[in-house]
Amino acid sequence: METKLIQRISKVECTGKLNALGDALYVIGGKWKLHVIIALTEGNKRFNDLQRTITGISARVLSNELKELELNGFVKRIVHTEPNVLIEYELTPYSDTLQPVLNELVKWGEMHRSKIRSEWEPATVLEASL
Amino acid sequence: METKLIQRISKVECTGKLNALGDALYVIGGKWKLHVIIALTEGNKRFNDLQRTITGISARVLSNELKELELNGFVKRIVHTEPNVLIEYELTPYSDTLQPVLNELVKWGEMHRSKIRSEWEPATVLEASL
DNA sequence: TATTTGACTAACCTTTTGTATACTGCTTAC
DNA sequence: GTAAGCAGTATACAAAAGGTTAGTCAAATA
Repeated sequence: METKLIQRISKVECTGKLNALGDALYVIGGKWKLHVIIALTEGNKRFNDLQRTITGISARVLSNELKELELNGFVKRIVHTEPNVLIEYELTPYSDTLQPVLNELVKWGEMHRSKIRSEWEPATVLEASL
Repeated sequence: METKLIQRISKVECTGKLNALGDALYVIGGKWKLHVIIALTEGNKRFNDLQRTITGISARVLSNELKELELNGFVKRIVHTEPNVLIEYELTPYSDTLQPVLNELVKWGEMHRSKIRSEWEPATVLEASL
């Protein structure tokens, strides 16, 4: 039995799936969520590190994103007090569960991008390659 | 060789993937895109049909969504003149390419939903089930 | 002939999202 | 002791997305 979203299913089932879809799009949506996640894959970072790594993000937005990412279990905020006070953010193992979703999205996005590009101005592309 | 997005890759590669991701999220993002697509899986529909099916969408937004979906190749606008003028919207075969993406998103969304729910107020859930 | 339906568009308003700039309180470096 | 770094918060503003109401023009219906 293969699962197809786009097919005849009951209305309840369908709205359930739509909600799940909405949730998923919500937690990874927005302009910066994925940038933050990806920045943290290089290793734990502190607030100002993150802001420097992610060029263009403001402190306010970064702060909000980190809070939401924490709520959703992707990111952990670690407070060290040992030599001196210091706060780190790290990705949780849970964030790995996004892997298949992100891969599909990237795969489709790349395909779509090249499709759209090949439809528009294919002549120009040929000329440019001369 | 398995493809992992979250791993050590070059900066160029990474921004390429991020762009693709952005594209993908853009074309299926927004409040109504998927509603429209799903409404059309039941069969071709006319403008006012769609507006009735998708409760809550306004004519303005529906019109915009249809235009974007057309631009992205998901939807075709068919103008009949035969018995009388009549306009239909139909899903293209290209829209099927979204299938794997949507499935992953739904799968993850459902998983995440139940995870979040089980973290919050598990006591209440128990009480409620008595 | 008057009303309804279809397929929209236009003008305007509200909400959400993101940006810019400044500021805080604390600690460390020069 | 002044400056700079850390980890943010506060305030104000701009842009984008979405909602509301009304209106168009043509054809079909009552």
